[in-house]
Amino acid sequence: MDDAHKLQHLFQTLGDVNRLKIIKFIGNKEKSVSEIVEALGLSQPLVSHHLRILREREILHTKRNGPFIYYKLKNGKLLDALGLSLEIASSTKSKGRCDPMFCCPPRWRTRSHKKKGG
Amino acid sequence: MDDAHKLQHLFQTLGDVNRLKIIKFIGNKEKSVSEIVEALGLSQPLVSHHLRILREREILHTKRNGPFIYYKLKNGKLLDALGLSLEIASSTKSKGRCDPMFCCPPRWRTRSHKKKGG
DNA sequence: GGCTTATATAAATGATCGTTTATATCAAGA
DNA sequence: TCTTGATATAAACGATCATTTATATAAGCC
Repeated sequence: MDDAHKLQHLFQTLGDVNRLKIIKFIGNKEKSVSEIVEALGLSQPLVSHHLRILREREILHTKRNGPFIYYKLKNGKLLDALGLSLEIASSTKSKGRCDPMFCCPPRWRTRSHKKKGG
Repeated sequence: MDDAHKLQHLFQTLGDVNRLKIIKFIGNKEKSVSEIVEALGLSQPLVSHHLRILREREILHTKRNGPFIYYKLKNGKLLDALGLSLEIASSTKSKGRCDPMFCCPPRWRTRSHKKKGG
């Protein structure tokens, strides 16, 4: 697996709000599933689903304690990476779908580019 | 837009091999569309499609020079973030879809958990 | 104005992914 | 072994997305 594919895999994993919220909530601590469910206001199966993805992709690892399962970040550097990425994400002004520069009314409408009847 | 959504947007943008290859190829330089097409071996419409996304999401910006359009990174920090992210992505051993710990033959098959006829 | 090269857009398609609903496993206690 | 609380899995659905194919715009040259 080359670098680009490794990065793709990581970024696809991180490209979901709920997974990001989970990671942020866990931080450098350990959190049980029910804590996450309550804190984030998501359904328990949904949280379990995302935790499974984060676990399979080795972002988190687990520790069982009685009936509870505690999730923890596997690599503390991830929080640094998120911080740096947030700087970049915040440096963009328009969060919309289209840069104004490319959403202008088409100039060619004012010229004779019509196929027929022009 | 909160931080988590900003990050989601950025990571979704970066969560594609071809876009990552484009970014890596551009690096700190300026590259025209045809240069990218040739270097990456992708179709021209595909490259244009990804460039549009990277442009609309303010990862790249453009400069026209005659018939050529040159693309350039908008924020140099992005390369640093990619470097740090690659460290994290490379620190995971198995790049497969499933952690062995959770792919084991189910224990409950050896016990009497069957609904009927057990 | 036509012709050529460079780049962008649109429609169509197949695949992937997040969420919900329903159900199953797991540990603990009586 | 039954019950209860905690967590995991599965099926189904809708939505999003990457890619291809086909076509349109833009600039430069004659």
